[in-house]
Amino acid sequence: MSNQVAQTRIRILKAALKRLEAADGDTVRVSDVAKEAGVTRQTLYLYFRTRTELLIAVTHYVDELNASDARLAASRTAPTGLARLEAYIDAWTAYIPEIYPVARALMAMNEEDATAAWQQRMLDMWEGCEAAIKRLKADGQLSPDYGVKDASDLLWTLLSVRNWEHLRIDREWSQRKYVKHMQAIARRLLVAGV
Amino acid sequence: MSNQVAQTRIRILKAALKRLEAADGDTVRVSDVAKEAGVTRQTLYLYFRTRTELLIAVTHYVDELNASDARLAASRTAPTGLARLEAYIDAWTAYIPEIYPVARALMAMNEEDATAAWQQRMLDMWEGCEAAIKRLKADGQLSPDYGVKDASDLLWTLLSVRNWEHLRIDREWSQRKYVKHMQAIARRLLVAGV
DNA sequence: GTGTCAATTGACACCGTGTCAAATTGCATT
DNA sequence: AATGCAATTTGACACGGTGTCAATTGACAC
Repeated sequence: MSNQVAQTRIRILKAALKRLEAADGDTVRVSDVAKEAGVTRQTLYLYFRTRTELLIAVTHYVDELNASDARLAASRTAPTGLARLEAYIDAWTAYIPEIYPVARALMAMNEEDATAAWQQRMLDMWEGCEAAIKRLKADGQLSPDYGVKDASDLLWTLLSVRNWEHLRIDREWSQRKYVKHMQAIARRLLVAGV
Repeated sequence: MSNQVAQTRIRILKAALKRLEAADGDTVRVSDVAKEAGVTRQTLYLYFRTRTELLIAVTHYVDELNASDARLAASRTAPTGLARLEAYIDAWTAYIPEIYPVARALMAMNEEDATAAWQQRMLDMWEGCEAAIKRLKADGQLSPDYGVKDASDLLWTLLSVRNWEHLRIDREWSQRKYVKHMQAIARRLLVAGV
C-alpha cells in the first residue's frame, strides 16, 4: 500500500468516525463521509467496496486508536477471580463509549455482512465473559446459583452495548455511575458469599 | 368505518403480523405485506400512510389480540410490593415474545416517527417499573442500595426487549428459564433482605 | 515526453418508499 | 336494468441512497 493510498484510507476512516460521532442517531451516508474526507464518493468506493465494509473498517480503526485488545487482555493478568472480573468490567465498560458510535450504525444495518460482523464481535466478547467466569469458578468465587455457561450469558447480557445505551443515553446515567452499578451488580449476582 | 373497509384493514394487519413473525430477521417490505393480504400495494397505502404507520398499527393490533393492557394492569392489584413486582415481571415477560416480531421491525427503522413510537412505549414501560418499585418502597421492601429512580432504571433495563433478545434468541434460553432468572435477579437486586 | 497511479466526472442501474390520475369492479337503490 | 358510489386496481413516476462503469484529468517519476 503506497503512502498516498494509506493516507487517503486513513483520512476516510477518520472522516467516517467523525461523522458517526457527530451524527446524533441520524444515519451517516457514504456521501457524507466522502464530503467530510474531502474526496468524491467514487474515491471512497475505491477504498471500501460497500458501506458495510467501511463501517467494519472503522471498528478496527477505533480498536487501533485505543489499543483495545491490549486493555482487554491486561484484565487477564489479575491475581484473583474477583479482581479479574472487576478488571474485565472496567476494561469493557471503558471500551463501549469508544466503539458505540460505530456500533450503533452497524447494529442499525439490515444487511447480512454487517450483522455477521457485529455478531462476531459479540461472540468474542462472550468468550471474554466466559474466561472471567471460569477464572472465578477456578478460584471458588463463582456464586453457587450459576453454572459457567449461565453466568457467562448473564454477564454478557448485563454488559451489553444495548444496556449501556439504555442507561447512559436513554436514562442519562453518567459513565461513572453506570460503571459503578455494573460492578456492583455483577458482584452481587455472580460472586459467591457477597 | 364501513364493514368492508374494516375487514380489509384487519386483513392487512393480520398479513403484516404473519409476515413479521415469519421473517427471520429479514426486512418485511410493504409489497410483501400487500401480497400476503391479497391486495395491491396501493390499496395498502389507502389504509396506512406509511410503512411506519402500518407497523405502529400492528403493535396496537397485537395489544388488542392479547388484551395486554389488562394483563399489565392486573399486576397492580397484587397485595404486597414483592407480589406486585413478581406479577409485573410475569405479565411483561409474557408480553415480550408477542410484541417482539413487530418491535424488532420498529426498532430497526431509522425513521423519526417509528423511533418516537417505540420510545413512547418504552417510556410507558418505565412507568410500569416505577409504579412497581414505588409500591415496593411503600411496603418497606425496596433494597436500601437504591432509590426509586435508580431501581426503576435498573428494572427497566433488566426487562428490556433487547435483553430478552440477547438471552432468548442469541443465547437460546427457553422462555421459562428466562422468566425464572429475571424474577430471581430482580428479587436479588431490588428487594430488601433477600 | 511518456507512463503510471490516484482521483474525478458524469452517467446509469437498482431497490424500496411514497404519490398520482385514470380505469375498473362490485354492490345497493330506485 | 340503469345509475351512482365506494373500494380497489392499473400503471406510471419521483425520490433518495447504494453500488457500478468508462472516460478523463492531474501529478510526479523516470
